[in-house]
Amino acid sequence: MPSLPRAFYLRPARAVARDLLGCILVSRHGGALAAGRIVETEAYLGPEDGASHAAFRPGSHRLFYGPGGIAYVFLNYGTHHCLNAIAGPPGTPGCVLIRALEPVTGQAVMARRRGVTAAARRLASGPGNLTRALAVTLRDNGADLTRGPLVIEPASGPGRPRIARGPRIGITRSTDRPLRFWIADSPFVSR
DNA sequence: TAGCTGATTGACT
DNA sequence: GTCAATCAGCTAA
Repeated sequence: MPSLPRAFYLRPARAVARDLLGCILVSRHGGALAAGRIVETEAYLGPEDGASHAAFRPGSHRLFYGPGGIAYVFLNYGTHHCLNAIAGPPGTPGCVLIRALEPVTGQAVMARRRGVTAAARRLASGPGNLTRALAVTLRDNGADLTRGPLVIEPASGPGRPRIARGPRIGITRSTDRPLRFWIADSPFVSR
């Protein structure tokens, strides 16, 4: 299965966030294969978007303004990593936060990394859980998502999923913008 | 150098 | 529903 082409990411973050739903995120970290279907995303824009790290995390500017298809990983609240895909052509800031996954392959590995025997539906439901299940760390910051140990593959299966849209959650600014997308009938979205 | 903030989670009342 | 854990990178001094 080929990964999504660079061109996929060279579009507005809003469009990338929506089209990423249903795609498969694949991690080969540690020699183990772990993959899941993306069921929840959020779009973050440039400085005009008050919630975007492009506006108040200058250390990340280089990535935000670079070409799409690059991973942006950061640590927040000291304990949790968050995985983003940079979107838009060079010079255009924007990224997509991947919030939740439906485990497809390697559930045993994910469960072991999570330290739980829990049901699959909780393995990657939430940005922090997702990165832990796939062993994504700050080392992946700046990694190429079109080739490497961490890639995203096109959606498989019949038709397009039913997509819901609403305000983003867990943030303290610009909470009124409808930039959060998720698969409407999926039980794997975060709370 | 000290202090602050945050796109979260899980445990507890 | 509330609340602490915990750290990278910025800001102020």
